[in-house]
Amino acid sequence: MSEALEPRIGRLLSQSYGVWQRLTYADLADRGFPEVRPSHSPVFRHIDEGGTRIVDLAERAGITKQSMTYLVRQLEGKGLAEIREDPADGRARLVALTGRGEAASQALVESSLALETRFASQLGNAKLESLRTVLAELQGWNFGEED
Amino acid sequence: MSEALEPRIGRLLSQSYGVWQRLTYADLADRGFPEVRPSHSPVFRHIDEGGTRIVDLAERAGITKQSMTYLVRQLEGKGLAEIREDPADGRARLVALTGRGEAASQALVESSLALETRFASQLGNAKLESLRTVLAELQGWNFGEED
DNA sequence: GATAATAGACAGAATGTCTGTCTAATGGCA
DNA sequence: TGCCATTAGACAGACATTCTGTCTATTATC
Repeated sequence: MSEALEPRIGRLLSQSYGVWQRLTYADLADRGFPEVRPSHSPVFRHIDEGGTRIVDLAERAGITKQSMTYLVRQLEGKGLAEIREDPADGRARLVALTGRGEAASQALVESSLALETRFASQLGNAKLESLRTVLAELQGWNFGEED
Repeated sequence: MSEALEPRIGRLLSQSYGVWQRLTYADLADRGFPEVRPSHSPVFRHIDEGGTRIVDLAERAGITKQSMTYLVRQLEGKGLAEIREDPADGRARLVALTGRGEAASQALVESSLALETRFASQLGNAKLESLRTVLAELQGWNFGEED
């Protein structure tokens, strides 16, 4: 019979996610963006160069319009994003990153890559890539949710 | 130079964690415990047979006493835990699972194992174990936090 | 026995998510 | 071309899960 191995995958995922997130955002803070929170990451991830409507950001991130509005307004308040009228649709507004927002987005990518590099150098590239592969398969189990 | 591979580990961890948690607690609901929430899991994980003090549960889970009190009171309200006086310390109370609480704890383990089995049967035992191994190493990067 | 430490309660706040309802603007079509 | 369903977003409010700060009762130390 299959031996029940410890620890449980759920616990490992939860804790690893926590560790990774903490390290990532601590590094991002060190790079000069302490005001960026993990919850903002779907905005940075899904926003387009010329600006993106709230409803599109929300759909890409798999959250409600209201939740995305909340996040975008936070970024606006921190000077990382700005909201413009959409010339093509009077109902819509376009969310775009400011210069500092772009810098934060770039820094977030750098923090992520730095962490992956650190992981690879400590545990080996093979383990990093195997993690990426297996998690990507697991991600495919996601039914009906995005981001 | 190192190629920047997609997708980022952080994103994968976040989404995989979400998928795993959703599947786990959906299965637990199917087993008759829809009232158990992911946030309760540290309580089930750390509680002892004869009862455990809030402060100990909190420390093991790496959250504040107040947060643990909140979780324990929820479980109490759902009839899954009960709070007794600690005969050895007039300040303290002992949190213990009720019969139904024990059943929920057991069912949660079963849900977790069922999910791991499903993962293993679809992707292979080797991938499951490699995931466990790599995540366990990642978990070791956790400085100063428990659970 | 006085004093410091500990367990927990209570109050309040912050974050990030949700549902429900509303207005304004758009787009399709009769 | 004008009506109506759809869409984008705003506003209000709720909920879940964490936190900090303060307080009381009890225990432990000296």
